[in-house]
Amino acid sequence: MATTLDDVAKLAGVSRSAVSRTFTDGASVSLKMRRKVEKAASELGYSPNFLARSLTTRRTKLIGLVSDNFHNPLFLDVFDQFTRGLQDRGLRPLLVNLSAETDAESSAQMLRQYSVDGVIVASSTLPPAFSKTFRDAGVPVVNSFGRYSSDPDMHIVGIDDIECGRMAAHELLSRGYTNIGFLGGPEPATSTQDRFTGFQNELLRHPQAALSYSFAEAYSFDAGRKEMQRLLRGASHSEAYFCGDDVLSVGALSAIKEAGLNVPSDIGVIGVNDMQMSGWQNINLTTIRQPIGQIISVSIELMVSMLENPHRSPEARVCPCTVIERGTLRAPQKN
Amino acid sequence: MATTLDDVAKLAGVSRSAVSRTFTDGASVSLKMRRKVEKAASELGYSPNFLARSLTTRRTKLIGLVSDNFHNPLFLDVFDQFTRGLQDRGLRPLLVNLSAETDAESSAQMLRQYSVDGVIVASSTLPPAFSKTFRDAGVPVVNSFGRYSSDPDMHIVGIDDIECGRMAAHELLSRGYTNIGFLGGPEPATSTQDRFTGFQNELLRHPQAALSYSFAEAYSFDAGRKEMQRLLRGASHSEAYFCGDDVLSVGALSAIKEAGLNVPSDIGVIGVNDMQMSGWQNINLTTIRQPIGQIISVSIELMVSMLENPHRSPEARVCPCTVIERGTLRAPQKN
DNA sequence: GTATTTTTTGCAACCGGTTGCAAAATTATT
DNA sequence: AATAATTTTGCAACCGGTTGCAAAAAATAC
Repeated sequence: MATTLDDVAKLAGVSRSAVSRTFTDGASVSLKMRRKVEKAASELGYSPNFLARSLTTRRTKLIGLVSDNFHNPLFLDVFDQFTRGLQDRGLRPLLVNLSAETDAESSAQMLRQYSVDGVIVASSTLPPAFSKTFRDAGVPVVNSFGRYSSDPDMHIVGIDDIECGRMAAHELLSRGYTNIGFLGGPEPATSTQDRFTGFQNELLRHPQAALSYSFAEAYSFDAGRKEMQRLLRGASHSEAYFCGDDVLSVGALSAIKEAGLNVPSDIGVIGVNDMQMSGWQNINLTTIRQPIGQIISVSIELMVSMLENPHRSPEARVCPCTVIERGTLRAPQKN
Repeated sequence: MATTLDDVAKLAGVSRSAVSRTFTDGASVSLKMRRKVEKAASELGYSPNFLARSLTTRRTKLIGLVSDNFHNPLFLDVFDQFTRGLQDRGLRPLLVNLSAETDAESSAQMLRQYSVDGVIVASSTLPPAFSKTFRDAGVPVVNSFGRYSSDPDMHIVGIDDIECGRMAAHELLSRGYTNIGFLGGPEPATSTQDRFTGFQNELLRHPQAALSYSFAEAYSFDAGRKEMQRLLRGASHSEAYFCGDDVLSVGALSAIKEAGLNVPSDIGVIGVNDMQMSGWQNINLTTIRQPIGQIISVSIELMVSMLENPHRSPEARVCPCTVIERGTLRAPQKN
């Protein structure tokens, strides 16, 4: 059906190797030969079959892009930027949706069967074991949005969640809140744990501040809303909350408004992520921005460098978060 | 590096064909042989290389998933469902982000170079020419979210935008609005055109209703907000608006609230899509649901059937929209 | 113009599988 | 037990490319 190397060689009246060489850069071909081959090739509309090529070159330029997070709006941007970034470098994302039902082990095997050159795991919730499967099989892997470690056993790019928690606490304290709440994401998630640790540590340095905490069931609108409703029904609620992420925050905001309370005059809220929507004027959420653009470009950079040197030793790269001031916390207090 | 067919054959003391056959279903292998091979294979951790296999079988099980819509929140669900659906059938999505900068022609060529078994174009804005490239190259293609045609020249799955416009008009009329506005998406988009056509046609049947219309610059929050601000600054605005889509609607709602007006008592709004967020209680948008689950499963079904019979003649499948009643239109009027 | 060096080209083997065909082994028939 | 029918197996060619090597051609040196 499709035209092959042989067709072109025959038409141009040259050897197979000759046409192969005109299509592999760095190969030795005379100008005259190249012209001849290119003419025949364009006449037949030929372009080389990557898969056949990969058999000998051992490079597919396929990158497994694995995620289990297809519900957080933030991830639409993540996919957008990952796919663009990979494409720009001539790499092709093979998307794997590791939702609850799909078996991690078989997905890993499948990626190996497709001989992917590398794997990017974009998730803060997938267990490290999954990524390690590839590392152990000698496939370059980088874990984006993974948990920071000072002694990483594989490449990790992400934020420092402890620092992130600390920043949130600092921000709330600087605005004079003293009765402070932590409305975390799912309790078992390491991101939740780390953010809580940082948050708590910072508050402990300020004895005037009182901390209460609870956890939502998921990183979702409904969970945030439900948990905030529960808190508001209680005897007393905090003056301000650090919420697990932005979707959770929006859920919480919805509960607050519905209870007839005002933000930020009655209750303050600060989130994490800075998804698109958080900047919309009708939401206008003060939040801690996760620099996803940077995380992604660093991840890709790291991947590219591993493709050249697969035994590069594991690195953890931390990207800095920044507070984005909008309308859900009261103004900083002078003191 | 990786273990191959030969390794297994050698260890098991059988021919290469024997091991190949144990891994291709439908092949003739005795039980004894199969056991022997499987033992050797599992000992070496062997599994066949799909790419090498594809060379002879001419099936890669790779499906190009092409989109240019990485900003509409609706599409996160779309990707989620497409990837799951394809995975469930043993197919692998090769994601292509056809954003403004990337060249459609070269993306098409790349998909051919990877010998994808088929291409799903998930976009209502990509020109049909792109899809036709594949059809002409003999690659099965289905255009999801494409424009309905009664005489399609390729497979199309989507909604009937004209009917959608008609439904919106009907809905507004049934609630007694007479001064009605169309706040469309980008004017050149066929979806905008069709929805407007349907909307207008229905209104023409009700001479008591007055129609005014305008178009936003994009399907985005900002564009919706900006256009609604402009409308509200004008001498008089309509009683209710049919907005191009949900994000646009949310932008419009934001402008309305900011102007101190109330929804639905001062202005009504109805959108299209029913993205997740539209159901959030703090948005609570009345909208016309686009049945994306159905669109996707039909698309995949169609793709699978084309893989078996590539010359299946083109079909346009229309999935029905439904009105989702929430809080941005006033109650139906009895008459 | 010949000898030497460098570049270009083709041959043939290989990448990791599959598959048509004929021989070998098994099972069924008489 | 001998023969026929069926199933299983291995051989070898092929899928569409790449690449080491040696021969051929071109360029350079003398």
